[in-house]
Amino acid sequence: MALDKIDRKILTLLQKDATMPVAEIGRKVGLSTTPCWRRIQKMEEDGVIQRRVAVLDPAKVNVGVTVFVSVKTNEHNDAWMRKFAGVIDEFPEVVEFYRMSGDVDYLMRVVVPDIGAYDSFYKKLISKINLTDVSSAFAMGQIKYTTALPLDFAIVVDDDK
Amino acid sequence: MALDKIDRKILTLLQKDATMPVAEIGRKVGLSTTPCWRRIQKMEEDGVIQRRVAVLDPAKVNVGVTVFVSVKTNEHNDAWMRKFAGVIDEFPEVVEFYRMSGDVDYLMRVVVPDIGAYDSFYKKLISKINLTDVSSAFAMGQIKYTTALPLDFAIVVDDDK
DNA sequence: CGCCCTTTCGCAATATTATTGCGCGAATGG
DNA sequence: CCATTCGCGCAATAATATTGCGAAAGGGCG
Repeated sequence: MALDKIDRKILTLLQKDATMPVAEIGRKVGLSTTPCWRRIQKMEEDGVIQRRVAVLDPAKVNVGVTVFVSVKTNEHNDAWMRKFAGVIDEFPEVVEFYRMSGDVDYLMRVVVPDIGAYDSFYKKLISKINLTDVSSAFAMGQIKYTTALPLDFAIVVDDDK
Repeated sequence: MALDKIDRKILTLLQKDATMPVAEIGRKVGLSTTPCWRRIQKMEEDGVIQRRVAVLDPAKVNVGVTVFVSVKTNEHNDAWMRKFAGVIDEFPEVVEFYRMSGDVDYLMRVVVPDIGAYDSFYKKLISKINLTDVSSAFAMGQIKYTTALPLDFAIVVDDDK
């Protein structure tokens, strides 16, 4: 499952633009289309490439506001966590959800059109599950957002090239 | 730029899987391929669909650890913000970056292989720009992560269907 | 109520791109 | 040094995207 320099180049390109024809990718990484295509296939089978998706403009679909919601709880067991996760899954406005170490127990990123919609979300949320301590932080602006992961840390065998 | 029910169905599908053939999308939304294709084109031109990307498995590219970094600063001017943004842009391990209201001024999400790599990142960061107060929170696990935005809030004209 | 205009549709033809089969040469390992 | 394996690239085939064009549906206006 190790990736060589060419694989990483391919991934870099696909993370930017997944519509690029394999032939063009091949040209950019110095490979003909067939081996390039086979590498991509393999990385999909291996699960390195999970999927290809369309990325929308948040403002254009009216969810220009991001809110980070921190949750503290007394319930520190697995069953409760699963329940919480299940509840969150039902909310499409929660786009990220993490279990945290330290001060807060959970952190989620929520996207909504405005403060009012966030309040609706908040009320719906606390009606579905009992939360001890919830704190909301509003983003005034998104300065950077990328789905592209850094490849500098990827496992490598062959790095002479 | 308003979206009707069919448009939203198309977007829902494309947010899940951007490789789906237009013909199949058309079938699922009750349209033949041509009008379906034209709708997709239009949404791309309008910028509703920003781009299509490959989503990688963080663990498979060795960035399984997420850290949220909160920054407080005394510099509350636009020039400094731009400089900060410029610095952050250079770090591929910072995948999200927000200007916040309230307690903290900036919040970023950083992906790294492990704590050690985070420490390296941290040192590099503070060497490039002077930050008053930095606080790091480690995610123990990613419970939910999606690039799909909710479409329930999108502007609609024709919603009889 | 009917007509015209605008919009959106769908079929069929064409162009692009993905995918497969096959043979070649380089690297590997004994 | 030989044999095996691996990755490459060409050329053929299959799938999909894209375009041209005419037909149907909706909407405003006489």
